[in-house]
Amino acid sequence: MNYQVLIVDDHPLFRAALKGALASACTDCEFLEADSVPSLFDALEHQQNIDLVLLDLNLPGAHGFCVLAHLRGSRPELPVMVVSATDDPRTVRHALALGAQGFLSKSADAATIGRDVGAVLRGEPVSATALGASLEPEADEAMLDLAQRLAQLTAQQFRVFGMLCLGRVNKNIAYELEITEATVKAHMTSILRKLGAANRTQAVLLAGRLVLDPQQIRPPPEED
Amino acid sequence: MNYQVLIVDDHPLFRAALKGALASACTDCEFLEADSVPSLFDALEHQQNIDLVLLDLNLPGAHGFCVLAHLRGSRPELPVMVVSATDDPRTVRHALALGAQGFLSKSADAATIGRDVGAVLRGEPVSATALGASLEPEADEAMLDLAQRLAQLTAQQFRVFGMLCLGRVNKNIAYELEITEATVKAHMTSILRKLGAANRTQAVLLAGRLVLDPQQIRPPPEED
DNA sequence: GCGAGCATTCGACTAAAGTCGTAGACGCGA
DNA sequence: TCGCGTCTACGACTTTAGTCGAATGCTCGC
Repeated sequence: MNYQVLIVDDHPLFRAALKGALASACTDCEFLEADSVPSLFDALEHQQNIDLVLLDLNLPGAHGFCVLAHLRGSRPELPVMVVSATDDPRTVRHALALGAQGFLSKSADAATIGRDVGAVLRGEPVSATALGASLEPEADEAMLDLAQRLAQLTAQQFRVFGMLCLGRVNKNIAYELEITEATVKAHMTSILRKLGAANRTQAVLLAGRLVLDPQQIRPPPEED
Repeated sequence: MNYQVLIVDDHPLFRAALKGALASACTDCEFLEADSVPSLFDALEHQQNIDLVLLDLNLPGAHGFCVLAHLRGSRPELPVMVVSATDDPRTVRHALALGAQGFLSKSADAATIGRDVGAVLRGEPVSATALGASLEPEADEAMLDLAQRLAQLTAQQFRVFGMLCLGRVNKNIAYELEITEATVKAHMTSILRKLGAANRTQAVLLAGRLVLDPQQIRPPPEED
């Protein structure tokens, strides 16, 4: 068997380190790389046989959970393992609540990383408690609801959404995606509908909940 | 001596409970109440002799830290104690980093609350470590910078900002504040300048940092 | 093949956001 | 009392955002 593993991280050095850590444990793996959310989606579109995504939560754009939520929702058959420098129980729990197949701490040693990735590739289920995550489902309900909405976005819409979460204006987004501003606006209308937001500001506020301290999540804003 | 203490919390029952807890410890205190950010500012404008503000972090609008940052920056001589249901070290540390004079856990007993409030009223300094907060200044630098920007806002501008962080549109804000939409826009222009944001979406993203998990705070977004 | 449904794209139009200049009210120091 | 600065407020104008309808292409099932 031959696995294709997509490594998503903005630091070239870390991508190399991750490949090195996995080289011994996954001799039958082929590694692809992506350094941003757009390149992640490009890879997923052009490469059909990807078996596992290793996703850095701290990608530029700072909405790593949004990316995870969208990936898991739009392509449930594609396993995603979260890689993060911060490995406190809350972060781990959120990642698993959003459907991540595993959690790799950047401070872990190569043997641990290789073992965990190998387990996921073989289809072995992850143990949440083994990762130090005490599940508190009620606190994650709002997140899951939001994740389901995010999953409704198409790939192109999610690219637009990502740049929206960076505070870009439509003209800028259009330039980056090499489409017309009119097209961006059309996507934006659809995004707002799917997320249940009245305007882009509310959409950003909704996205902010996915990176919030869960204990600070408030009931949904009254729409008027 | 006679102290005036302003209790800011949206739950009438809790305000009453807080008054009850303080009644024995602060027999010479007069209590004022506010149930929202606007009423907080109204009280501060019309009452000149307030000696202490007890501020609930979870006020409607969910940007309790923004309120604290603005209060401490715009009126440094006015002591503020933070009241919060969540009392994890990170929350405590943020509150103290933003200049709070103390931290009251909602799960604390009346004797403790009375003792701590009395100490602050007598001008005794708070001990950060006693509150279980290990100070990590480097992680709070971004917050302090943001707090300084927030403090530049005038009272009316901060009211507008608060409603902006709720996702309201200018027309709605104008109606709530009983001013013209043109005036709201003028305030908005000034707010964006002071916060260093290009539009309201970026302003909301900046505000979001004050409620973020500090470990997820990223370098400032590249302005283009 | 062929129509249904969806993603993507865009132009035209309306609504909202943001800028600029201006004016009155207020406090504060010369 | 007279500036001087600041907060607040507003109208006119430009820019940006968002909606609607429509065209293209693509996949999937019949």
